[in-house]
Amino acid sequence: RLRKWQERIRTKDAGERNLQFALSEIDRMASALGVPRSVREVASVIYRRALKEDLIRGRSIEGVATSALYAACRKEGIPRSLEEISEVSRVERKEIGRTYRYISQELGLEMRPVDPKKYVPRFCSELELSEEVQTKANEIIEKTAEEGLLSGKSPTGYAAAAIYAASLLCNEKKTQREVADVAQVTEVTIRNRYQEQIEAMGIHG
Amino acid sequence: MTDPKDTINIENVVASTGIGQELDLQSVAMDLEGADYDPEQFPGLVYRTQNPKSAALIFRSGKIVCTGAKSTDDVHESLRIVFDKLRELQIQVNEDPEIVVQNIVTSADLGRNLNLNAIAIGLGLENIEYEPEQFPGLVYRLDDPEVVALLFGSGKLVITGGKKPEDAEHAVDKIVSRLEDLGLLE
DNA sequence: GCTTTAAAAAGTAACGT
DNA sequence: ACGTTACTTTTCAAAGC
Repeated sequence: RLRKWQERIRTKDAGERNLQFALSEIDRMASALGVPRSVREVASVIYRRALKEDLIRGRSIEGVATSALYAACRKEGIPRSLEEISEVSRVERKEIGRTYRYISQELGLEMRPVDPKKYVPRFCSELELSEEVQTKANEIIEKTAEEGLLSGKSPTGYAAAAIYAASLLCNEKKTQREVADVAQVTEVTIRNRYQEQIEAMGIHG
Repeated sequence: MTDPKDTINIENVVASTGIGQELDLQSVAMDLEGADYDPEQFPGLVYRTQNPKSAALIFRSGKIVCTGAKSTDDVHESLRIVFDKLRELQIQVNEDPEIVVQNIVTSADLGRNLNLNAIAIGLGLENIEYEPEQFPGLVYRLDDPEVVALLFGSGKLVITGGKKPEDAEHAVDKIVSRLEDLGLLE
């Protein structure tokens, strides 16, 4: 009987240590990404829900913690791409993506697809582009997405192309390489999205 | 006004069967030309047929999986070839082993572009998976028929998980009427 | 859960030229 | 800036780790 007691305490301690580890990891990654405290709190809530629903079985604590943070960033409207998230996590991108899809489905998070416009302020600020460029980029995204051009395309590549196009239109040109680097997409992707967007906008570039 | 059903094309059929006899895969690998067998990597022996094109996974238990065929007739033809090859190696193979189709992969075309964002909301976020950062297709699981559909911005789609060709037809019908009801087609 | 096999869809990426 | 190859998703069986 005493052994059972000790086992329970041991299990409880282990569980609390795991939770503490997960929360400290979320904190560490959130700091590295520079996201506000509110996002860490949302991530913590998602992680605790996943724990309560026993979704961590067969998965790593780090994977679920990272996915919770990825989901929290999106829910709070300041998304980080899987590429960016994986840079501060020791879990690889593919695993973060599949774990995110799993907890999102199981917890019924009902996540909406990421709006490319959500990336515009951060990417533009990293590129030191003006408010005018941001407004233009948002306009391009808004109009072309309405025409169905966004379907199936990655939000970061879409935003990157619109920012590149806007920088040209506002005479604040950034090269495809510069924009590609901050958005972490290839120049090929920017080129392809850019061509479609300016055509849909009826611009001559 | 092409009926999307008329654009359905079977791309792959997966089936399982068995010869009713245990096999020594090591010796089959030696005698069967073109056989790939690496038990450290995978317990099955891989044998590819050219006409029709398919790949057969042959196991120690005598069970066989055939995949890559473009129709159920091709599956039967491919497996007939595999059975005959084994008989040439003096291996006893049942008369007409039962062949069970396990999965049919189909492609189709709705004929117009799709706004996947609107469809995701329309079908209900809880009923779909759409993560364009990870994959360009929207994943839609149907209950009846029990299949999974991948919808793309081009209007093309993939239906998989069905066991009979009609499953894909029913699935396309349901998807079309669902999208029409939502006003998301055209 | 993983390993292998096949196939389509469309997007993205990483090679080489 | 091309072209090619290859990876992402879904489905399914098999036997073994």
